[in-house]
Amino acid sequence: MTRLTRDDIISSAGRRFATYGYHGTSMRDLGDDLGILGSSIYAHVGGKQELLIAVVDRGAAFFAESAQLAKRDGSGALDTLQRLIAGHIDVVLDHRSEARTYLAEVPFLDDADRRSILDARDAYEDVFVGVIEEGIDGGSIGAHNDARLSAIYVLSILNAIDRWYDESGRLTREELATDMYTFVCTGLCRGPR
Amino acid sequence: MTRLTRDDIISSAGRRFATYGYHGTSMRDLGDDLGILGSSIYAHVGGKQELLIAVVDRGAAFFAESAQLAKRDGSGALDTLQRLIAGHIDVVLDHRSEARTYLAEVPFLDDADRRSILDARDAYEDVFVGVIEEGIDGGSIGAHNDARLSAIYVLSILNAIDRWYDESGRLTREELATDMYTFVCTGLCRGPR
DNA sequence: CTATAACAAACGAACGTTTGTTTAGAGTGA
DNA sequence: TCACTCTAAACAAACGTTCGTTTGTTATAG
Repeated sequence: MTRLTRDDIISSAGRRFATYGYHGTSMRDLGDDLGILGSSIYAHVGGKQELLIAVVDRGAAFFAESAQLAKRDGSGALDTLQRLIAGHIDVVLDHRSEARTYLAEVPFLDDADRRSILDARDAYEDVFVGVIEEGIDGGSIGAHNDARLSAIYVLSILNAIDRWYDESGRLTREELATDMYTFVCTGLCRGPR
Repeated sequence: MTRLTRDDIISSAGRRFATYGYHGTSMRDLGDDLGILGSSIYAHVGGKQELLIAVVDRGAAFFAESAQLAKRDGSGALDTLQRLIAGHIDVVLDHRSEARTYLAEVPFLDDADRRSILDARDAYEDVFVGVIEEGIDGGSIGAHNDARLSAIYVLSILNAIDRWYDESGRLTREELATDMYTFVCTGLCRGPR
């Protein structure tokens, strides 16, 4: 019988929250997953809300890290955008529980915590906006686009992935990233590239 | 003090579910909103789950109706697609509670009810897929596109609207529909039309 | 018209269960 | 010994739901 760490509990909670939602999960459910009593969780964590914050914070950190990487390594607006898309897909699929909880359960935080998460989300969105503005200025992106709206569209597509994508299906993660990037760049009506 | 009807209760429940989620809503909450006791709701409805089904069914019906309208009135693939987009926006904004609950709370239905709702959702998605295939065959949409994936992308953008769009903001609903249609058709990289 | 029966809507109290959380104590490794 | 992890039992509050009863309206028969 190995003892449990705080991280074990946060991971397990993330999985539950992602599947059943925050309100659909009880401390006893979490305990069952871990093989301990629900009350034993209080040896590691202050309470249920604190668990949600921890999971959501993890999710936010993954996205922030991915954005920094794309900005650092990208050469030019479109290349950075492509990296942002691929990185976002990686986060959603590699850290599905945290990402899903981060995307879905923020409304159930109280004001202060929600504010800080929404700020993080805005900062992440701003990276997309910045790259698109850069592309418009440089001519690689059409000037008719509204950078803010376009960023929202791209993020909408990205955030929806975990609701339908099946990693064991016909489409690899790389193919998905390529297809999405093509769609975002050229839309439906014309040929690729 | 006017008496309440079953429809009043479903509408009110929809609003609560949309804001606090199914599990975040108690029968007493619903009663408070309506100015009656939680227990009094059982004079109108069999139980809490039945309320959720009623709300979600309404949402599904709105989307199905919108799709039928677009198919009937649309002339050509791109025109139909434009109508589908505008119609979806109208449903999301005119019936925000039902739409949001329909999109978010389906996992909390039990198997039979969830199955029927997912079928409805698939049928709605198929309308988008069909229109895109029609456009590919007719040449108005590039043959490089995967119809199913493209439909998912478009629906992802549409379904996210209610999470960010503010009707009292700078952007009218019609401008949003136009901008979205342009983005979907031409993407970021080229000029409009 | 009026008396009465029927009805739906709402109340208020209680049910059994589950919730998040607290407390006291036992077991264990450093 | 000490800190940490977990059990076991208990707590008050909130949960969905049921119950018998009261209320106001509507329909009907005299």
